[in-house]
Amino acid sequence: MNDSYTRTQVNIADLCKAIAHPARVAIVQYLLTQSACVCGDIVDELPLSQSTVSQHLKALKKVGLIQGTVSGPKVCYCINPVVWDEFSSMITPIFNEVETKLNCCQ
Amino acid sequence: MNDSYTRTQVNIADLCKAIAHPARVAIVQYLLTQSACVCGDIVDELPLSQSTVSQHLKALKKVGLIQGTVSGPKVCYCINPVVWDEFSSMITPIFNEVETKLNCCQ
DNA sequence: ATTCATTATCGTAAAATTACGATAAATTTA
DNA sequence: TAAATTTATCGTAATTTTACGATAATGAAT
Repeated sequence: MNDSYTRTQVNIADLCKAIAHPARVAIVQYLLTQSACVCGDIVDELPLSQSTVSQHLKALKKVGLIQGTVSGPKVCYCINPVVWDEFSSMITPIFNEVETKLNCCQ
Repeated sequence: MNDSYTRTQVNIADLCKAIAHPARVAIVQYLLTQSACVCGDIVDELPLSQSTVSQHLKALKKVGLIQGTVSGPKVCYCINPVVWDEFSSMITPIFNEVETKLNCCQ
């Protein structure tokens, strides 16, 4: 059907789009500071309403970068290392390739 | 002024947003295959109109990931390794941090 | 059984993104 | 000088994103 772009191109774009908002970067960074799976108080960390934070969490969850587990009335969000590793292995080759490039336009 | 997010959070978000479209990923990958600074024919590589490609190039140039140099009636676009390196040094610590994490929600 | 706390979803408005054709601007070529 | 080539910008429409308050849904505690 949609063979305009490669699967990798679409995957990279989707993952980058998921991180393409300061609030979602902040969420990821916050989750990385938590040794246990403390969640919910993400709302207190951000200058946004509860419903907006919920939307951002949904965007991160949609691509799998984070994971949500219901525990009672609360939901525990955490980083999903598997998808981050996939992301890393798609973007790192680009970083490496770029390093071999000279800045050809002076 | 805007102290809601750190400069790093905003920078990461802006850079990711610039890559958050399959066409722009394709442009970057195409530029990486060119040893010389061949440009312009990027339009032929993509299933998009000339004006749309120009818009995508503008988005990448805006954050500095690529660079455009006028040479006659043509414009030469190329990767800017400096900004890519900055991007790498902001996102790599996150990859590294993630690797130390277990998938706490089973 | 009610109330409280937590989170997702709905409805909605404003802003941004994406795409195109048409056109302008700049330079080369004839 | 005139015509052709290349690229950016303008105008515009459709879609998506972002944000909020209100509300629903779930489970805990009283």
